[in-house]
Formats: sequence, C-alpha cells, structure tokens
Amino acid sequence: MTPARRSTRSRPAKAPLSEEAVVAAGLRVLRQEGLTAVTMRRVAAELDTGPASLYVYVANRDELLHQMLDAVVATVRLEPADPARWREELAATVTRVVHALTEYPGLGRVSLGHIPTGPAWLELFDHVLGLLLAGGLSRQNAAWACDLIAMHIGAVAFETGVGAGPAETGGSGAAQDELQAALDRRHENATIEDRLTGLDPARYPYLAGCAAELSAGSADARLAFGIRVLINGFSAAP
Amino acid sequence: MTPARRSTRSRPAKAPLSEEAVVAAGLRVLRQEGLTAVTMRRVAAELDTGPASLYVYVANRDELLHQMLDAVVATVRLEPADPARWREELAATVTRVVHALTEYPGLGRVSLGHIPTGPAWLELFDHVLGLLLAGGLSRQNAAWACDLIAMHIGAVAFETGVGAGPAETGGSGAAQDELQAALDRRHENATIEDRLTGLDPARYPYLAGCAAELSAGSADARLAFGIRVLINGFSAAP
DNA sequence: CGATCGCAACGAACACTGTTCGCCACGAAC
DNA sequence: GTTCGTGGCGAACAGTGTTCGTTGCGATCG
Repeated sequence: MTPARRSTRSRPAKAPLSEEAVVAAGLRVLRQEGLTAVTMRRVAAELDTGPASLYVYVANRDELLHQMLDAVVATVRLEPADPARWREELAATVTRVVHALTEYPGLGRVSLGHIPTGPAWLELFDHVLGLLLAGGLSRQNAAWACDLIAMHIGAVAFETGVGAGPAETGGSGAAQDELQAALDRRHENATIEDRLTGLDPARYPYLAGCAAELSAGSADARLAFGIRVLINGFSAAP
Repeated sequence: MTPARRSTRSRPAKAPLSEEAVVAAGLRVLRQEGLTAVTMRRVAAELDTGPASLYVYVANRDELLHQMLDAVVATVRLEPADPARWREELAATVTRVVHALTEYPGLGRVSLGHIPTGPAWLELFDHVLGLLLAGGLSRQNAAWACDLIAMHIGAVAFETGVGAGPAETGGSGAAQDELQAALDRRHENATIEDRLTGLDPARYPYLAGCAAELSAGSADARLAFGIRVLINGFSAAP
C-alpha cells in the first residue's frame, strides 16, 4: 500500500465515525447485498476502516442490527388515531411497517429474535395499542393482540425477505459464549419488564397503561390466544 | 492422542453412518445445546467422526436442519378429521405442532426460512387444509389460511425458542455464494409450485386440490389477508 | 511556542464456522 | 493371495465475530 504520508490527502474528507454513520453504512450494505453481507468487516470497509473501529460505537453485530431495525421503523409515519376508523388505520399502519421492513431484506428476522425495545418500536406499539383499545378490546386482549401483531410483522417481513433477497441460515458464536449470551438474554428479558413498567406515561400513554398485561400470561395462554384469533378471523372472512 | 491401532476395539460397535443417524445426532445436540451448537463439527463429534463424513448423507447444514425439522414434525399425531369439530381439532393440531417444535429450541426459525416441503409438513398441511375446508372456507381462503398457520407456527416456535434456549443471530457464507444461494432459492421456489402441482392426490387429497390457490396472489394480497384475519379475529374475541 | 496527555482508530491475531480435496485403509470380488 | 472400489476422514481454505495492544492525531497545559 502507499505510505501513510499525505494521509489527509488520500482520504480527503473522511467523515468522523459515529453510531449513526455505522448504522447508515449497515443499512446501505443490507439493502444492496443482503443480510449475510452485513458483516463487521463489510460495514467497516463501507466506512473505509477496519472492523475493530466499529466496536467503539456498537457493542456487537447484534446491537448493530437492532439499531438498523429501529432506524427503519422510525421512518414509518404514524397518523393520529381516529377511534372510529381503528380497523383501517391499524391495517394501514401494519402494511406500512411491513413495506418498510421488506425494503431491507432480512431485517424481519432481527425483529423476530426478541421483542424489540427501541424507541421507534415503542412508539409503534403504543400507537397500535391505542388503536386496539379504541376498538373496544380489553386491556389484556389488546396487549396480546399487540404482541401478535409484532410477531406477524416480523414473520411476514422474514418470509418475504427470504424471497426478495439473499438467503439466511448461518450461526455464530462458540458454545461457551452462547451460554453467556443466553444468560445475558435472560437478563435482558428481565429488564424488558422493568423497562415497560418504567415507561414515561407522557410519551407512551397506552403502553405504560398496559405494562402489566403485556407481560402477563403463560406461553400456552398466549399460544391459545393466537390460535383463537386466527380461527375466529378465518370464519369472519368474506 | 493414542495411535490408531486397535481401532476396532477402541470403537467397539461403531454404528455405520446413515442419514437417519446424522439427523438423530443433530436433534440430540439441538435439544441439549441449542441451535448454534448444531455445527457440522459438533454433530460429527457426536457420531465420533469428522465433519467431512457428514457430507455423504447430507448436502449441507441447511439440508440437515430441514431433515431435523421434518423429523420432529413427523412425530406429531394427526387425528382423523371430524368436520363438525374442525375448530377444536385445528387448534389442537397447531398446539401439538408448536409444542413439538419448542422442545427443540431454534427449529422454528428453520421452518420460517422457506415454506417447508418435507413429507411430514405436507401431511400436516393437508390435514389442516382439510379442516379449513370442512369449516366452510373457500379454497382460496383455506389456502391462504394454511399459509398463515404455517407462518404462525414458525414464528411462535421461533420466539419461544429464543427464550427457552441459546440465542441466535449469526450469518454465514460469502457474498458470491450468497448470490448463488439466492438463485438456487428462486429455483427452489419455482419447483415448489411444480411439486405442489405434481402431488399425489391419493396421499395429499386437499393439498393437490388447492395447488393453484396455494401459490396464488401477490405478496400484498397475502399481507392484506393476514391483517384482515387478525383484525377480524380480535373483534371476535370474548 | 513546545511538551504532554488522552483517546479514537486500527493492524493483527484468536477461536471459531461451513465446506472441499485428496489420501488411506478396509471389505469384497476374482 | 492379489486387486479394486468406495466409504471415511485429516487437513486445509476462506470466511466469520470479537479482542488486544499499539499508534498517531488533536487538544490542553506549562
């Protein structure tokens, strides 16, 4: 390579790194080359640097993907809720989110991994929850329905993402790291409840009001709810 | 390590390798150590051999995972359909599948990747389709509902799998391989239609009858259908 | 004005991964 | 008893995420 002399000239106006720059570079790579191409090395190369430099702004690849996910969801416009038209608005919102996600093939999978807790997602959930409550659902049903919608969005985005872009399957990490990751995940799950109960009621009024309901119910109860919704929905189809 | 002498004695009755043995070993590893631990090396070690030996029976890791998935689904018992009780039977079937999948944390993600086409899944879809048709749904609605159920099963299994077992996120493969994989995937998608149209009507009566409907409709139409089902289902909740 | 300090950036390395190539040795056939 | 085919596998390749220790730049202090 050329010597490091005149480095200022060889890299004319290299923008200083930042979390936003890293996330933006990640989204650029994702859109053009698919999720498997979003490696730390590839994103770093996009920023004309080495992989180690990214770790100053992003804890790991997982966090980078979640930041990217939240950035995309943040682009979805949430119109003020009109209680009378809650069905139409809910359908439109979900459609918009799915469309936004499918523009970045593979992001759906990231959202499926664990319930997202970024600010954009919280805002989205709050909006959806408001619409569901406006529709007359009980708080418990609205909370579970919100969960169901989140899952559905992720699943649809995942599936269409596979068709539209490169495929995904790989795994990473060692067995020991994995155990640590599982522990961290549990810890994170624990803080999800805390984060829900500690929400600012001014910013997320509905979410804060349904914090208890959102984390209520066993896995089986939630599963049964989902199945009931689907079957009832089938019967009500035109 | 000890020399290779007396290898017959040090490996008393080493069962000959076979596809079933590989799949079984994979499931053993998956149940005990999670999806990220299901590496070719780990599965090979479980069989007391090297990773290269697996490729005689399995094309690659992806195919191994799908064989494992189908093997698990094959354990789900499908009771003969009673048209009058189609709702209960449908709910029970879906519940059983989800429970079977959640015993192997991470398999849900495999099923989400692309619509599974193993024999056990086909049998399951056929059964579900029969129940939906018995419920009076049109062929088109039944087909899409079947798709929706498949997605829901995968998504639920994925989400609960994350909580129950080790976490998942990694990616693998190079950019060039990826493009090739995407092409292969498209080809595979193409053959899915062919496979559906070429189904044995005696073995999969309902599936064969709805082959056209199963692959009909744009992505947006399917998305709208899913949203409509969910919203109608919410309203019909108790 | 010159020296010093802090910290972002990074080159190199580690421990993994999936997958392939080519050799080796064992069992069967002649 | 010799030869042949084939299944099994050791070693290697090209990647991956992540970390460690150094480097070099910019701002602050004497």
